[in-house]
Amino acid sequence: MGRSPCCSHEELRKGAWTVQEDQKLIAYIQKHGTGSWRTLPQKAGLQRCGKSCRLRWFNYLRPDIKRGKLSQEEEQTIIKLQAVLGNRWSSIAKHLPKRTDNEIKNYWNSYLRKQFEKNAGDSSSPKPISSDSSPESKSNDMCMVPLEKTDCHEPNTNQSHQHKLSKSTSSSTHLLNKVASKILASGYLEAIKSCQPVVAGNSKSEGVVKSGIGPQKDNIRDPLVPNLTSPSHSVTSAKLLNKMATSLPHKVYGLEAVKAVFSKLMESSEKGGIATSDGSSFVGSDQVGSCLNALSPFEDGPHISKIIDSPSSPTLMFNQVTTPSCFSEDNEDNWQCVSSNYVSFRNCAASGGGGDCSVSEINLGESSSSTSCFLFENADLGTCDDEIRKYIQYL
DNA sequence: AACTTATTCAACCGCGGAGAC
DNA sequence: TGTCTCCGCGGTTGAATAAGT
Repeated sequence: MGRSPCCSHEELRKGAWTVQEDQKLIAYIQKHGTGSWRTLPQKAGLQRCGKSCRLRWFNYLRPDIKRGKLSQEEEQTIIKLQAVLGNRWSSIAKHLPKRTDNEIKNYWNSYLRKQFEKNAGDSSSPKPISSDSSPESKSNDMCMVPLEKTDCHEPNTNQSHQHKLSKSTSSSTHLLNKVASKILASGYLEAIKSCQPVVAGNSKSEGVVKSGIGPQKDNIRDPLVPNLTSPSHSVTSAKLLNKMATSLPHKVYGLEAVKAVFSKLMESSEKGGIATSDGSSFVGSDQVGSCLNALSPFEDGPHISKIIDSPSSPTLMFNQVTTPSCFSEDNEDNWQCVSSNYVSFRNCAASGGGGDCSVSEINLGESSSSTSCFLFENADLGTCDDEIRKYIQYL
């Protein structure tokens, strides 16, 4: 029944690692890669628990670890992300290339937290999220997207890459489906569908909620299901994905915020959007954009400026985008830099096996006041999760 | 120089989610 | 379906070092 025990607890060394132990571990991982931490110590000739080996490798021995004092930029990133994510050190670490969660955690506990305590009186400073889980933070977790490990944090071995891919595949698909099921269960799929007529600019949404939006509003009522009589209103999963992704970065505010966004989209659709030459339309960039920006947890982070709800390439437009580490040139597994500001997606369709999804391009903009453009085509929630994961992580 | 206190950071511990059986 | 293990995460500890007296 079940698996065999992780490691027998007899004769296992504890405490500080010796140089010899380090060398054994490095040599083994260089030859065989990471994975199967349970059996690794035995194979590597180490009298350590696999857990201890893993920790030693990820926090200390990996070749791609940056040591030394954190820069002011990194410090600001930590402060900002801690305010949004709380003590999710591994998630925060993913935004700081070559830094470990342990290092960030230590830095926070030994230095940054004290700074906060010192500046407690300064109301303009961001406030750290306490580690004790308030009911609010617990409920927010319901919609929290785990930011999984990126290539820039993993040793570059085929084995580990395959391992990671298979794991993240199931988890992100699971996650997205979970969110989708929540929306479905709440009847909000119909609300999403109601965005479809926006493209043609002929929607007639009925019973749209006109209430205020945003997390601070607790008077948001459920948007009523619009009158969808035509089967042509079928929503593509690409659209669904974009709608979900639009809401996910605002997950800290919970499902109510998602509902608010959708209801605002519906409200906007009533007004017809802004027609463009190719037959698509901006979905009320003013209303929706300001709505989404209001929900953004980032004071000066990416804000959504507009949505192009084109049938072939639904698009979210962002401004104030900073290029995240996972889009760096280091990650040539998935990204191909065409220029410093323009990135094309590569091998996207292949990753799903079915070739259903492709993110045709991502434009990271041209300047500091840049816009970023995501183009999803024929997305299938079940098959392109690695790309979705990156996309959501970026958000 | 000796002692005390503060700080840093590697490592341990326990928990929970996900998957294996 | 239930039990068990693996893995990853966040909280905490404690040894080593630095700074202060």
